Parts: sequence; C-alpha cells; structure tokens
Amino acid sequence: MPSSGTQNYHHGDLRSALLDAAATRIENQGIEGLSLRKLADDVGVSRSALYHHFRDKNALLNAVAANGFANWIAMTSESGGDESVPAPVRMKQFVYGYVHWAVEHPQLYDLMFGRPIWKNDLADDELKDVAYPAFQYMLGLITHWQQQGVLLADKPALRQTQVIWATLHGLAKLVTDGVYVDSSHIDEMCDCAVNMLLPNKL
Amino acid sequence: MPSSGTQNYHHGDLRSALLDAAATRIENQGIEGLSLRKLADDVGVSRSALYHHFRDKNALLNAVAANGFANWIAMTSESGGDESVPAPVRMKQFVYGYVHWAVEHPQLYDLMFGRPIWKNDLADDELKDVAYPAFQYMLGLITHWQQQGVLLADKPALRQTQVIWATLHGLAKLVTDGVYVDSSHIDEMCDCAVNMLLPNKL
DNA sequence: ATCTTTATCTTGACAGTGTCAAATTATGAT
DNA sequence: ATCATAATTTGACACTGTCAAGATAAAGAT
Repeated sequence: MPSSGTQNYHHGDLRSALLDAAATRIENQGIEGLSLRKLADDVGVSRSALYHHFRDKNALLNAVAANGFANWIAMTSESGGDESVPAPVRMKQFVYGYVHWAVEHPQLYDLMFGRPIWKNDLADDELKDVAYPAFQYMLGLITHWQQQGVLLADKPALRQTQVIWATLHGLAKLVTDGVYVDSSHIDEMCDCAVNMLLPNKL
Repeated sequence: MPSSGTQNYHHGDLRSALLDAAATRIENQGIEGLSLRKLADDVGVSRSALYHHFRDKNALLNAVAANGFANWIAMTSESGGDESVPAPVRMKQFVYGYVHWAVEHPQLYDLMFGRPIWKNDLADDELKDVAYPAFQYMLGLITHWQQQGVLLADKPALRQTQVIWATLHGLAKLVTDGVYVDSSHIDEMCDCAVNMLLPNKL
C-alpha cells in the first residue's frame, strides 16, 4: 500500500510521529496509561519498530519530557519577562503562569517533574540539557528580584529559589494529583502564596 | 508441612502478613516495583490468595497508605504539639518534622500523597477517614498560630494552610523524587522556608 | 461423630505489558 | 546489478494483574 508518500515501508519520520502520538496519548491517559504497543497501533507500525529510534520506553519518555521543557520555557519567559510592569506584579504573573500551566498540562507536568524520570538517574543528557536551564531561569529571576528589593536578601538567592519553587511545585502537585479536589480556588491560593512570600505586600 | 502453628493451609493472619510484606517491599523498591506475585512469594502463599483479603491491588495500596497516615499523624502530633515552647519554634519543629519524615519514608510518602491513589478517586472510604484528619490537624495548627499572631490574619486560615502545606509538600516532593539531588541542604531549605513564611522573623 | 456450610487457598488460564533475536524489506551507494 | 545499511516485522520470552473453577481446611449444626 504505497500512495500517500509517508506511508511506505519506511515510515519517513517515525521518530517524530511516535513523539507526537505519545504526547497526545500521555495528555489523555497519563504516563501510566501509555502502552508502547497501543502507541505503535496509533502510528500504524509494528510493536518493536520503536526500538530503532529510542533505546527503550524510558528514552521515549525522556524525549517527550524534553519537548515539554521547551514548551514550558517558552511560556515562562513570556509570563515573567515583561520588563514594563513592576517586579511584584511580574512575580504574581509568574506564579499564576507556573501553576496554571501545570494545571492545564497535568500529565506532562507530572512526567517532567515526576519521580519516574528523575529518581535513580533515568534522565539522559539531552533532557538534563533542557531541564537545568529551566531552573537557572528561575534562579535568575529570584536573584534579580532580590537585588531590586522585592525579596529580602537575608538568605542566599539559591535557597529562596528552592523554597519558592517548592511552593509552586507543591501547589501544582497537590492540584494535579487530585489531593486538592477543589481546583476552582487556584487563583486565590496563588494570591495567598504571593502574599506570604513577598515581604512587602502588594 | 504443619509444625510451626501459623504455617498451616489457612495462614492464620494473611491479611496483616501481606500488609507488612507490602510495606517493606514498597520501602525498598517503591510502588512501581511492587508485584503481587513476588509479594505472595514473600509470604509463602499462592499468587491469588491475596484476593480473599483485598479486592485488588489498589485496595492493598490503600491499606498500606492508611497505615502510613496513622504513622504520620503520630509523628506530627509529637513534633507540633509541644505546648511549652513558643509558637514560632514549634512551627519550625513542625516543618523539620514534616520534611524529614518524608525524606526518611520517601516511598511511603509518595504512595500516601501521590497521584495513583488520589487521582480519579481511587481512595476508598477507609483511607479518606484517616487522611482527612491529617489535613484537619494542620489546619488547626495554622489557625491556632494565626490567632496567636505568629502568622498574619490577612488571609483565611484555610488558604494559608494550603500554601504552607504546598511549600512543605513541594520541598518533600522535590527531594524524594530526586529533582533536588543534593539532599544535604534540607535543613537549610527548611530554615529558609520558615523564614519566608513567618512575618516576624525568628 | 457426621454432615453441611463457609471461608480460605491453589491451580489453570487469559489478556496485557516491555523487550530482545532473527528474519524481512526497502533505501542508497557503487 | 550488487552490496551494505538502515528500517521494519514476526516470533518468542518473562513478566504483570485478575478471574473461574477446583481443592482443602475450619467452623456450625444436628
């Protein structure tokens, strides 16, 4: 069955086709619900064709997560980088952006910052190369706000970044994992978080 | 093979034996590494004997998590309930206790507060009955500290509890999930968190 | 003591999973 | 046309959770 060009024996661009299919399948059913065999069916290819493009399932997940980080960084740069508004407002925007992105992409967020990948060093170099800049970007933001006096400088910027990130990550996790079932008060929780973390109230 | 009393055809107390074995296996290999068949081998019983004591694997995990909550509440009451020390110090103790308990029982913490159980309502009533008081206990603490002026009362206690819990949960998650690989600075992160969350510094 | 009922445990089986080895097929270079 | 290489498939293996049917022990009734 020839015809449509990309549908030969050699798929053409199977790697990215698998990545796309995996991303949408993860978005719908979550990481646990991702089966390599069903994925192969989606793309219309045999079950073990995948192994010529990814070493194993973990490598595929790493690649999906790496794409997620690229997406995440794009969002973050947008919501935190507007120099025209005062810093406290930018921080509020950043918090909103972070939590809302996580809530809108719960499965992807779970994959990117979750245990299966990071525990026991299952993250490959390619993923680390995209993930570390994400944290560095946050560290840069916090350092900047510290220098501007929006945040106190009584503790190292690294520590404050870790705590602020922990707060955002905790909010995101509690909501996306279903521990906070009531997700209609996300904005109020974000407001409260900004309020508590900033020494000079808005 | 009769002999030792509890090793008959009827196991005697298979349910709690399974619970114990599951807890230690989870502690070592994590939730993902828990196989019902290996578990049955540990206890010396056939693979499907389990189904006469738990409806399915999820029910077993629920029971293990419920035990974990009992343990957690015991620890928390101890580290936060000392009335003789001033409230800010007690809050610091509470934060230390929370994060350290999570770090010392990473797999159990992951099970108790993780996505597999709470997402899509997989928590049964028995578990909810133990888990909700845990949050209520925290809410009580925060409310008390608000009334004592340790925390500002400019936001509802519920919101502040959610944010503080998010911070602790985020710290715990980032460390136990391996995102913060450097776990030697846990105490400094806790200090910084207390410092940022308390309006009146220690 | 014997029969019946009930709870408990085992064996066999099924569908599903990730992964590898060997065979198959297409592509590209010579 | 030939050959090497890359891409894909089929067969197989070990593993998983779960169910149905049979086997066994304990408990209750008479």
